Amino acid sequence: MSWSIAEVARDSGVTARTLRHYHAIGLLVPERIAANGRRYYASQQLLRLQRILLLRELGLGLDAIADVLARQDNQSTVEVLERHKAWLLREQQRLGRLVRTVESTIENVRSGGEMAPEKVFEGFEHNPYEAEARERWGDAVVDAGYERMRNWSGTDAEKARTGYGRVHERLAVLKAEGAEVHDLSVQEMIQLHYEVTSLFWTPTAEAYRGLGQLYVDDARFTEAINADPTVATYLRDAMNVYADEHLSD
Amino acid sequence: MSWSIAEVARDSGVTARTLRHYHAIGLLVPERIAANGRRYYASQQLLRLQRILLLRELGLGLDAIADVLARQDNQSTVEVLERHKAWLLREQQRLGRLVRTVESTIENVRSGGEMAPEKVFEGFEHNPYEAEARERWGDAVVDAGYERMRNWSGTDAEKARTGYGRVHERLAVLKAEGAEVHDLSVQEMIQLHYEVTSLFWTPTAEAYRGLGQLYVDDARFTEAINADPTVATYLRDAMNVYADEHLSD
DNA sequence: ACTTGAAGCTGCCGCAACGGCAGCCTCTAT
DNA sequence: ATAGAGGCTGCCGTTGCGGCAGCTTCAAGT
Repeated sequence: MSWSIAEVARDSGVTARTLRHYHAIGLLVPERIAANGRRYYASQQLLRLQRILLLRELGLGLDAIADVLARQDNQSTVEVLERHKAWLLREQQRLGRLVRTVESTIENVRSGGEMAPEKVFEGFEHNPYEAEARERWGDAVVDAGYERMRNWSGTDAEKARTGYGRVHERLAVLKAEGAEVHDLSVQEMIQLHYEVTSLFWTPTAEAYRGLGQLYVDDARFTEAINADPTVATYLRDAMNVYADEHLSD
Repeated sequence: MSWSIAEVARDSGVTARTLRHYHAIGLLVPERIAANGRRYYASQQLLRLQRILLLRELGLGLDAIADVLARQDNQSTVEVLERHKAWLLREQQRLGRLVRTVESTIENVRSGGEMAPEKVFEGFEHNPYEAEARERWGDAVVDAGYERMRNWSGTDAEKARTGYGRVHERLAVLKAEGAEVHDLSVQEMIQLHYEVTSLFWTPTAEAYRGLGQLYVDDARFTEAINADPTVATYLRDAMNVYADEHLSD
């Protein structure tokens, strides 16, 4: 008893195209190929196809399926399935993280996507970066920052308004002049940057590095820094050096 | 101020190849292309690249990214992100289902992958299909089946041992003769099949259809039925007719 | 015997997002 | 003048087929 490709297709639910493909890659070779080139499948092939489709439903790739069907012992089949399961779990977790990131991005766009760049560094409260900050460093840090702002002196407020701007301008010049990120002149500006930041909150070494990366990652920060977006990378690298030298983990 | 492709690559962390690709598909066109064909990017492009990379990290496809960047309003950006989030959640759930299926398949292979085909229909207990059955119809049904087996009479046991075999043989003949699945002669055999099955448990219409599909899906069942695997499809179709006509949902 | 429709066949392109060549060109520095 | 670094344009490969085009073959009806 043997079946034509269309019969097998009807019976198994896959298309004839798929069967030809499986033949082409050697996954399911017909029992017999007639002189006119037509494929004929016997019951053996149908059973193999059934196993292929089972494994395919589990999400295995065709080469992994070929692997399982090649070695007949159950032990290695279980191993392949275990590996596959582990992969599925990792993927699932990754998607979960993506969902959370997308959610926080939606929040971000909703609340502050429209904000003008020049307003970026005007403080934390009702600021679109609040969500970002809470996401990155937790509620306690942000709330502590608010508390601190309430106790600012006049010079503190002045420093907060103009401090970052001065840092960015000087850094752009220093970078243009070819200064390395670990040069003293650069690190002095980072020192100022750190002091201004400390008006809001006291970053750990890790958080400070995270802030530097945020400048690079987030277009709104980068735009606010300067006409030259590569200054963000430069700033981040310099902040990393500063964290290495002055902050403890 | 403009940057060469290598500078942009270093600064952004993507490869030059990727930047050329983005140019090729029109996602990120350099500000200027020199007479010698070299690409030069300005700050505007760097900012756009940054947004591209943010969206890419969220798992969006490049065309979706282009879409978001094209329409500048926040409303439609949020819509795209919401759709993307919904997709991520669906994918995550799908992977979760796959994990469970793989787990039950592993169980199945571990416990019964070696079983000889002729032993397939010898009852449920310590049978590799037990896991399958519990997966499909729940513990209550399987446990009730065991209870029922304990009360079998001698003729019941005989019927259980030989009943399925007779059904399969007759069906193969009827199929070869060209009988339709709704023909009386076929449905009489399905009636017997249903009676034998009822020795173990009383399937609802849905469960009976599920059992039919299982014959088609699982190679071990198909092998056990007959040398001709298409009989499984035939049996399933006939069982569906029987369920339609005699069983209520 | 002839025609026609259904089914089969073999390529080849396309998808997503690039990686990795090959082969050639160009710039800068010594 | 030469060398090395960086740039360029194709083109193939990845995964699992779908969807053609263009040709052949088969079974059935007239």
